[in-house]
Amino acid sequence: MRQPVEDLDPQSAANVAETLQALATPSRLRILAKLRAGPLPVTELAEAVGMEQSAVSHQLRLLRTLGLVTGTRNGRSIIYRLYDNHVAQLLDEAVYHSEHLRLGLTDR
Amino acid sequence: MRQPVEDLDPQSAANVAETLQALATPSRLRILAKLRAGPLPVTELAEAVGMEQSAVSHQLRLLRTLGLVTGTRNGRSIIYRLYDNHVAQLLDEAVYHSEHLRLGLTDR
DNA sequence: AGAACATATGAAGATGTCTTCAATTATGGG
DNA sequence: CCCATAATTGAAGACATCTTCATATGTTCT
Repeated sequence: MRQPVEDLDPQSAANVAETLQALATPSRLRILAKLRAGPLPVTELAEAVGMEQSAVSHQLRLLRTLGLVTGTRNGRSIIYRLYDNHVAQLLDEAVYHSEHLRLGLTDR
Repeated sequence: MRQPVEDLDPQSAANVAETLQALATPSRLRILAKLRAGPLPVTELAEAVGMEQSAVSHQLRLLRTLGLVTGTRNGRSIIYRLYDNHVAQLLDEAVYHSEHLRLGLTDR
């Protein structure tokens, strides 16, 4: 069990919000989900999620800046992967709870 | 331990993104954090987080629509509370992982 | 019913976000 | 060295989001 959030000062709230923002678009969620399954170079990622390569690259920059993913060059390509297990867990938990909340929405 | 996210079709991604969007602004995070500590009427909430009543009300509508909070009228006021424990957990976990990710960011 | 309090709502403006297009940088092979 | 491939970058447009201000709705009390 996690420590309950007692309060959230404006600064912390801003930090958390910034990180969560990274998980708050379909495109980035799909990118992260793919990376959750294993490292991928940008081109393959783009193909896998059905986005333009440039769009993926822009989103990867955001995710990199926020520390959610890392890219390491390998020859011509750059292999992206989730930064660490916290990202994977956060993703799993977000999906899990979202699904449950959505269930609650339908039967009301 | 949670079920790993294997893949995320566009529709599911959109659903999850919509829910996470609700946690992706400082103002809503602070509102939710306050409610995590206990139910509150709008005015007190507004005061507690230092926002205008109208702004809080607008955000509460969003949170209500997404099923994260519920409001029950009690006399003149309407008491808001988190919808269920999934919301509380999601909030806790989001804060927890965000903090850890931010730590990883600084020492690089 | 009228006054006062609590909340919701709508419209509008400022700001932010996402994608696309075009151009640029980086790497490896012939 | 030049070409093809891989990825990044910047600018711009379309669109969404958040707050504010003004107004409306609902509730209680006298």
